Amino acid sequence: MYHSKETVTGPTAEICERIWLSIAEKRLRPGARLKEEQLAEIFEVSRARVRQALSVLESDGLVTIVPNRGAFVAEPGVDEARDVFHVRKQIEARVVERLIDRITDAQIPLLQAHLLKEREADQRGDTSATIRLSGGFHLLLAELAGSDFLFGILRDLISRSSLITAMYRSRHLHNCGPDEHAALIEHIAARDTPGAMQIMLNHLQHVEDELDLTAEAPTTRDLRQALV
Amino acid sequence: MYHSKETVTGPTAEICERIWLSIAEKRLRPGARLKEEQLAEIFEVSRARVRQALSVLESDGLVTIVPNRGAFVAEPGVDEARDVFHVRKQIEARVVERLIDRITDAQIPLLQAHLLKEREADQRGDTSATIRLSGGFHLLLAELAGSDFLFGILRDLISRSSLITAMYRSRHLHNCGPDEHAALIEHIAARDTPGAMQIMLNHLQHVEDELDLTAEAPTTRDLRQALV
DNA sequence: ATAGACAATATTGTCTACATTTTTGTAGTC
DNA sequence: GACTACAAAAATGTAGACAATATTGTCTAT
Repeated sequence: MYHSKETVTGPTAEICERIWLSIAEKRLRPGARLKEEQLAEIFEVSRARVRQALSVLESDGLVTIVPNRGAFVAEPGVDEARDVFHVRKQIEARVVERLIDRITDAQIPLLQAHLLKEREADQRGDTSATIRLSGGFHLLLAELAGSDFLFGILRDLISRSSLITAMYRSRHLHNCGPDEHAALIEHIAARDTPGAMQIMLNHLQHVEDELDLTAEAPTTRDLRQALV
Repeated sequence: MYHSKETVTGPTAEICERIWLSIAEKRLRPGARLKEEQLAEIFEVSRARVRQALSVLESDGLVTIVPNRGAFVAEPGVDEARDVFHVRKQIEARVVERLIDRITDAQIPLLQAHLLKEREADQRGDTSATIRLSGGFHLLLAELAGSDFLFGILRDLISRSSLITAMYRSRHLHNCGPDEHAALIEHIAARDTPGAMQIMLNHLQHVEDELDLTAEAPTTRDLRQALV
């Protein structure tokens, strides 16, 4: 469910995409070192392009860059995870609020069409597409809410949520079930703002509850902090 | 009032700073072209570094980069300006709410100390410092609210607000008067959440009201849109 | 005289080679 | 035997050169 800025385009976006996929599929573990030359060889591109991609991924919170040390897969701690979900609830509540103020009846089918895609991907067992489309639903809400800024914030939040989900999910990824999305659409169509907001908050809480945030922080890079 | 990410450091940050100052002081008008080689010569750095800086400024919404065309000082339209202030009200309301939940009595003096700096800069007529410190006050609130993510959002919002203020302010920049900050601190210290939130909303509304957002959109770069 | 094609110029995009910094390995000395 | 200092290796940071692209100017044919 990686959604890069539309301004990021071409080969750079593809590299971001592939690194993100590796993270989402847990082939790259949090804290893993990302050597530039190694990546350049793997993707058969120049090191300069790898640096660009890493810079983009850093601004999305997916990798951490330490000057003169290199890039690492980000390791969002439990605190950061809770922070992201806390802010997400606040932001998405505002999105729903604003969306219901602005959405026209003619736009409702857009939501239903997206939901259909989610269901199809879910039924044919395409996990990757399911994850992507689940995030896309939330982004579609933000887009229809008509605030470019809220949209940008949510894009960032969803990127980070995805990494957090990949890191902390306890077992089966029942994440972002389409059923809750369907209920949300109904309340939006009925212009039921309090109801829709409550469903959204419950929905996000469910996603958060499926995470194992009681686990100790992942192995940190800072040995000093880890060993003292 | 430019506040770059702490991850942006060294010479790159300095270039961002200088470009931002030129924009804030209206030496660079919205839509102005920023040629890379020209900037490299002016700042006596390599073009690669200029590109880095422009990339950072783009992510802060201060410049627009068009592929194969170059970089331009951003031209936030009236709609975007209203969007930024709308979201800012939402975000800063949440910041105040959360801040009062978390702030300790020992931290109140931090706010007062910052306010003192604002007053000093204001009294000695240091406009540049006044603008910077006004934004810094809002960022300090976000920092003490204890959410890194909210802090990052607000940093971005304030950057854009600054450009918008520079573009649309009607006459005298009575922007972000320290008096309203002082009243806010009092209500925070008294743990008066509704009162503090109301002051914050009024405060932001005052800033917005001083802008001339009735003016037609600034001269656009897109001639087709401008001349048809 | 004007429209279209072509050439020249200017600017951005990309890559490769070099410099700097960090890390790792080794030898020397107390 | 262990600690320090130094040196070699590896990775990142930087800059300059080259290629691709867009724009502007000019010439020719109708």
